[in-house]
Amino acid sequence: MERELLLLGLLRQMDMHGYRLAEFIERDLTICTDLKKSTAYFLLDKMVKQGWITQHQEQEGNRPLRRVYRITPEGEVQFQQSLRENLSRHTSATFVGDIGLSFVDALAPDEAIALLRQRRAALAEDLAAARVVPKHEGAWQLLIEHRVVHLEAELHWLDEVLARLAGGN
Amino acid sequence: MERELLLLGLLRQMDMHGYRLAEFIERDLTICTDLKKSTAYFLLDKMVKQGWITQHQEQEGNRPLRRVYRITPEGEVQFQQSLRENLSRHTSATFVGDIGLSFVDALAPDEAIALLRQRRAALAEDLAAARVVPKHEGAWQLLIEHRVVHLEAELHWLDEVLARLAGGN
DNA sequence: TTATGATTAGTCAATCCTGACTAATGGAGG
DNA sequence: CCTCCATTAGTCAGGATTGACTAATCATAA
Repeated sequence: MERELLLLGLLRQMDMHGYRLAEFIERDLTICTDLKKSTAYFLLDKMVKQGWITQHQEQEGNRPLRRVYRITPEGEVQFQQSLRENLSRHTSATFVGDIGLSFVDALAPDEAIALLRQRRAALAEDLAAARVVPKHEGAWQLLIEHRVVHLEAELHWLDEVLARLAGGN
Repeated sequence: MERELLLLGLLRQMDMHGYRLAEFIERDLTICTDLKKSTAYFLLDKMVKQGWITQHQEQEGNRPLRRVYRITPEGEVQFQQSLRENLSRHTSATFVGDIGLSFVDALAPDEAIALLRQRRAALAEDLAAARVVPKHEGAWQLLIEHRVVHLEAELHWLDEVLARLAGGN
């Protein structure tokens, strides 16, 4: 339900057409989801069928037709429910990078260290980028700080891993 | 490719039948993946078709037939490649819990705090469980420590969020 | 002996997700 | 004024994922 919660929450703030919605999610909401454009359209269609949102055509100048979505009262009920559910539960993140790490013994220590140093560089770059994001208003600021906190913890941990590999297991 | 890497890496350590593989992943590898049993079978079939693994029937006593999988030389090549790829790249985790948090303003502060305290309790419980896991040999120990480090960071951050909400934004 | 329930092993239809595509417009440069 | 290319908006076939199911065996306990 999380993806639907996200779409409902955004539509709750203002009516939006699919493309704008998807673009915003893909560009600015990578912290909490990896929803793609075509998935967004799929979910929006589904929510129309469920009566959580309505859809109407709109045209601006000669630009292509847009499908603009608006949340319904039933959608608002669903939003309230999903929001409470989401806030009260803890869902632990999964770390795909740990899959490789769990087989690190398959490689010579030197090569493993070299590869993990590349990972470290990429991580450090992400962290630098996250630190530079300008202050936002309200709850969005929390997400930005969350990202920084998380990336810092990752960096420290990865350094610890590297130190341990360098020191022979 | 990460799910395939995981399956190849496990089969590389020993031949295994689908059920055992899936059970192990679902019980012990929640840190790095959320692969389900039926998905495991799907991927194993696909890898058989690709020639990365072979499959043969086996029967123990009167127990139902098992499909036992074994990695091939081509599978080993694929494993080596995916492993290097995985170790060298950084893939940031996504936090579904942040979706709700981004709409926390939709609720009265008191209710938001109450809900997030439930989340905190669940998180603290997960952390306590992670701390209690006995020491493992080799790289698996790294994953356990990663989980603890991550959950600790989450707990601190959530306390900070709660403090800020309690103090009026 | 014979319910009862837990464990083992795998299947499948329904749903979800996405990469690659179409197709139109606006603007910059020649 | 014409070509080229980035941007906007959305579509779709095909692959990925899973919840709910079957069906056999084993344990155990009445």
